[in-house]
Amino acid sequence: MRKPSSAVLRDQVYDELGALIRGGQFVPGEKLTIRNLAKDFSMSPTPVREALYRLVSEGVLQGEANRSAFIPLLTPEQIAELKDIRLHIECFAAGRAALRGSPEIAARLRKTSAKLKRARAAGDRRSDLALVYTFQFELYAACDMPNLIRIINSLWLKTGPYLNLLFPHYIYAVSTDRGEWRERIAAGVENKDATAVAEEVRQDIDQSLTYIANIISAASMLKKAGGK
Amino acid sequence: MRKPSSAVLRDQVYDELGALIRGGQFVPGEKLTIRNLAKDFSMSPTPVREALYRLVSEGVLQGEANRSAFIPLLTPEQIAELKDIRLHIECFAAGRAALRGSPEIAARLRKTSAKLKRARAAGDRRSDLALVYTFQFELYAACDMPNLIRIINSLWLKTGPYLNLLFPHYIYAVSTDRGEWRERIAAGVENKDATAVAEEVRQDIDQSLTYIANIISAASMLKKAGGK
DNA sequence: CATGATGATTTGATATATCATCCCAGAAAA
DNA sequence: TTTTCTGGGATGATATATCAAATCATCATG
Repeated sequence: MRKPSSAVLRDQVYDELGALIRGGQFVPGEKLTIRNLAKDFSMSPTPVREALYRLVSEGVLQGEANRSAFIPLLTPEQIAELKDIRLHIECFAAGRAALRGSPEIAARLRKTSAKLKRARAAGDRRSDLALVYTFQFELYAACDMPNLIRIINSLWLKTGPYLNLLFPHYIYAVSTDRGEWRERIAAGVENKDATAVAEEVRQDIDQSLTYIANIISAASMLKKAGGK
Repeated sequence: MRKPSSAVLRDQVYDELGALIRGGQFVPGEKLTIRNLAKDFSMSPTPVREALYRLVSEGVLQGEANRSAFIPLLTPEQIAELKDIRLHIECFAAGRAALRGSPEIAARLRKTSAKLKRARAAGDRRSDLALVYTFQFELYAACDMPNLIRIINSLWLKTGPYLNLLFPHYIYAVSTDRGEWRERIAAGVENKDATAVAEEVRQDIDQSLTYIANIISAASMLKKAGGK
């Protein structure tokens, strides 16, 4: 029961690559070549190249002229930039969403959150990340601001390849530190409590991306020390 | 003395179309066909289609499946959404830029502002709009946040086709209402006064897009009243 | 006069062809 | 052993070919 998402091949490729990227299925630095992907997707290179071009133009992938596109290797500073932007934009979106909240939306969020908990308990990392995405965008969708959603989507794609770094330690720590924070978001959506919802989102973005930036900089220090 | 911007044809097309759109050279509703543009740019349809796809994917152009892309006809509500987003993001960027300001950047802004005044006095609408863009992005560039710049760029493309509506009345009224507000921005960049700079940007976006939304809704009322 | 059918043309999407550049393995030279 | 050179394969960008869907003008029909 899969949605074709679009009859247009290039959009299918974009969507599928996007899901893979958000799900952390690509490792930073990994190269994506047109012909390989075309073979994987069983189509001609044309639609693939268009989808790749779109991702490069959004800054999700990196690609110099006449070279293959690849998942960017972000520095801690670049992660920090993305964190700042995401904090500013997503807290805004979260607040707006809360103001337009409803019991129906809260119910949907709770349902997704329950699914997420099951996937997490089962150790199903792929579903986990997919449901994290679903939850957050079900929230943001309440804003009814398509342009904003598009912007946030693109931002998530940029951090996607690094979300794997949150497993397993950070993911575990969050449940003790912030507990049932998604439930608090659902409650905030019910009560139209913009401040509370925005604050939960703020903490999530701030903590997770700070954690990722720390890991990256620790890794780069180790690499330097290790030499070769 | 023109910069080729990119050796890649699709990027050239994107940049040139972007400049035309930001300069209000297309009228809302106008259709852009691949083959026509390819002829205009003297190239094959391939790079043109890729540039158009990029613009459609950003939401700058509208395009249903298997139909030509066209400049969207925005409703007052959609303008209001763009206004909300631009207010939120660009005030953020303006504040950040001010904090990282310097006399050099202020000098550059003043230079651009002077050029803008000359173009405006001469009634050169195309240069006018181009310099409005230059000024604002010279400001935002001071943030040193490439991802943010990209987002703002895309937002400007979306409002670009409507900037013509600001001429001549609004443009004239601003100079009496807000006077030398670009000079105040330059001064704020010199003093690293984030609040002042953000406030000037806020007023500019708020007033201009409110004005545009009003014109659009007035026009649609007239159309309805006028009948067929 | 309004409406619906129809066929030619336009147009976008995809596949394929072509070309220049890049990349890399392996040979030749230091 | 290391470095430099070189040629073939890989790869991206663009042009072209092909096809299906959409558009439009025309004409027939009510």
